[in-house]
Amino acid sequence: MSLRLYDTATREVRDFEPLVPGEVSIYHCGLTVQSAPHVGHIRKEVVFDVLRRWLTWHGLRVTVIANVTDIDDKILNKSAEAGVPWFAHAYRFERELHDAYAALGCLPPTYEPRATGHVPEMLELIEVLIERGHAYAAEDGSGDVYFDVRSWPAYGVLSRQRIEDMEPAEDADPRGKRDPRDFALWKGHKPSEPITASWPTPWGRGRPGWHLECSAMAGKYLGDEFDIHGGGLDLRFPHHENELAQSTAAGQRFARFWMHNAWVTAAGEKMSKSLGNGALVSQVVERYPARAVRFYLAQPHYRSAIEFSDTSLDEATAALARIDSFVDRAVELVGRPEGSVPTAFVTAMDDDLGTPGAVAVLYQAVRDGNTALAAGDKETAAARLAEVLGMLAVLGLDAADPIWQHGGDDARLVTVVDGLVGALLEQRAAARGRRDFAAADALRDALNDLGITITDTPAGPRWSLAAH
RNA sequence: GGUGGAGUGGCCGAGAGGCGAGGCAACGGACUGCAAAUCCGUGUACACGGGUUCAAAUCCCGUCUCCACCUCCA
Repeated sequence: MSLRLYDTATREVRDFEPLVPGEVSIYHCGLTVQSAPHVGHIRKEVVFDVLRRWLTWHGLRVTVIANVTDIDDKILNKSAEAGVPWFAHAYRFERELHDAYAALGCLPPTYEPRATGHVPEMLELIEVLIERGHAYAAEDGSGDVYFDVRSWPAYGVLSRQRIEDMEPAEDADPRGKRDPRDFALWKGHKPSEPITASWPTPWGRGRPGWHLECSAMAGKYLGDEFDIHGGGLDLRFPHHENELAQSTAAGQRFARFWMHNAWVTAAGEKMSKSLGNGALVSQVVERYPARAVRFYLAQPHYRSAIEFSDTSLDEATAALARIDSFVDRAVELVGRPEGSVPTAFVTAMDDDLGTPGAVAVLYQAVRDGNTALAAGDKETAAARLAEVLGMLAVLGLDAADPIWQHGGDDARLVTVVDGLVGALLEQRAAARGRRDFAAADALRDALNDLGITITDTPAGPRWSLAAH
């Protein structure tokens, strides 16, 4: 296989060969469903969706597991503030997350396990870690269970930090810990928390620790070893370091590649819930076409930070509109061919998902296709169209894909508007026929003011909606 | 303090020793009644100071600035 991927663990781009020939297993950390997803969150979904589509293009059977963390401190706090049960709060934002996936054309994961549904698996893992001497129940009776960092010399390999250099958590309660850097596998129930947010264990009632749940779910659905573990770069430490420690200390091999996407910035700073600078997906999609938002997220390299701004979205919208315009005109002329993918695109994508280079190939095909259309060269136009459609499909941007068809009203509206605009265009044609250009231009201007762009072609006038 | 990343033309954004990725914008041209769309053309870009080399945005040394992780974070 020609694909090469960057592995955060080894810090190099290396050949990717799946563990099981013909199949790929991917785990990526989903969201803690504590609030509505913003553009930064959804970038991860788009990045791994493109990866998945590319692997599928390679003929591999892809299994994607993405967890939902539906219990944690913030969910408990926020739901208490809002006066709703914690599980209702979590479920509400889980649905919002799914809406955001769908809005941006991300295929649903193969399976999306919830933390609360995997308590037995977590307890099993804890038992193994205790048996092996890598975990211990807090001696202060809190019900917490900690991972013993000092017992695992490999701790720190993923983020290349030495334990001595790590800052211990300042506000962490050190009472029950042997070392301040030890992290919670399981959190004992506190009287202030709802009893529904706790499960019985040999160490008393409690709830899952964030790090442990991913180890337990990855192990359950993908086995002791799997191909790719993904997530945002900010999860590298401590979350992924801890996952790696837990699973390997329990005797598993765990992930073969670690892939981390960079963040989305706003005014140069990382978009994050805590900074409050996150642009909600639901709001962005109201201001820009959803496909343009996806295009904006998919075009830059996944390991580069990208700036979120109206300018960026405007550009993506304009660029995609040009691509769409070619597709529309070409399809009208030659029909819809089967998609194909040029070798230059394959080369770019195989090099650690080089989407910027791949998109450059896409633009080239559009330009060549436009030239062919202008020259009336149907054969070349059809060939370039096939390539453009093939590349758009890989990027999840094919406008004809059912993922972009939301509801049935739009199609009927288009028919109605097409009829109305068509009637006006007939009047304009009549005016032009008698060389009454003032009247003709007045009609065109009126349509322009409504956001309808008129384009005269050899086959007659066409109309399209301005991007926004 | 520790560990990483980044500074590229008006803007966005690739590349990582030698032929100026690509997009958006702008300007000129072709086409058009005029436009729009499309195509063609137009830019002495690589934070700063040294160094290595026939050749440096790319390698080395130093400096400055910004960002991130080490606490919940995609």
